[in-house]
Amino acid sequence: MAELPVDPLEEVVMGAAELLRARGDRMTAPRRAVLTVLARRQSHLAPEQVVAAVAGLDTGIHRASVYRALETLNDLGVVQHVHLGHGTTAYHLAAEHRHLHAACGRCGAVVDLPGDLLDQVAARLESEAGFVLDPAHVALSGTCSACRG
Amino acid sequence: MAELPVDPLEEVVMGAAELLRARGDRMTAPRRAVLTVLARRQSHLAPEQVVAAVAGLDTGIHRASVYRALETLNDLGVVQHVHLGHGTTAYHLAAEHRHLHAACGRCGAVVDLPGDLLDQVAARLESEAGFVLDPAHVALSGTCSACRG
DNA sequence: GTGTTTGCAAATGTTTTGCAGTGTC
DNA sequence: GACACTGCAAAACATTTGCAAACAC
Repeated sequence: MAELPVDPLEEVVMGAAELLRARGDRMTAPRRAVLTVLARRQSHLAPEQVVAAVAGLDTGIHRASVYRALETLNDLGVVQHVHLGHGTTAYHLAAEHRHLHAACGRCGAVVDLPGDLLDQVAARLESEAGFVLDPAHVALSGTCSACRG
Repeated sequence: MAELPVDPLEEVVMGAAELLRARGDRMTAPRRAVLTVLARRQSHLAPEQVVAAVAGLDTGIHRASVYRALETLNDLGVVQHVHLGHGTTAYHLAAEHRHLHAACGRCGAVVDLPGDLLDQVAARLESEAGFVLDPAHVALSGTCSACRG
């Protein structure tokens, strides 16, 4: 098939490169590899999972560089992280990020939820406590339908 | 003042002891110390904070025993833990636990919220996704009023 | 060429585990 | 007196850091 339309990964990488250069930073192999991994797997990945996937892509990239790349790309806004409870953190591309998350405490499954689920709660929190909610930054916790016997 | 009414800590310890014995387990010095610490400070404490507070109470109690006590008492239902995001977990007595939490990503402050804040969301989650929410198990994330310059 | 970023290795910090001795019931 | 639980020390684990070499711009 002829591929005139832009490769989505290519687009992400080029966008990130531009943002990086605008800050005087650079697009490098580790950063490209992290973006590649996150673009391929649509799901949320723990840092160690990213490390493993990157290793399968380019043996030369060090663990520490993956951590540093995740942090840089997160600061840049290209990547976002979610706290899943139980101490684990997961990363994904910010572009995919128009939904909220719930994590099952029993099986660990992550359920995607409509992005507006907490809108009313956020409004109430802001007016009553002056607290500005970032609803996508933590996953709600509970038990998924499959795990309720 | 004469203290005929029961000491609240005493009550917690005795209740826990009973639950422990009912399982064939025992009330021990580390477990009593952890309950004492959590009963005194009303707030949510990270494991290492509990370790530190316990050390100030009884030098002989080992770090590992505090971790084990927290887990046991959590299984028992006497103590509960909340995930505050950013990898940190906090413990408190289950009895104090009729409220939800929000953590400020900037300063780390934990704000207590009304216990019914997520009731509508929980209902919607259950009917639409079959997901049973445990609203107190994770803290909502955002920015507190003091940190919004 | 300049200055950021990397790979490495070691440090860090928290939590877990195996085991022999201790103490609760 | 049994057996759960402890203290200890070491292991496991994830993440961070200092530094000289490498490479993006």
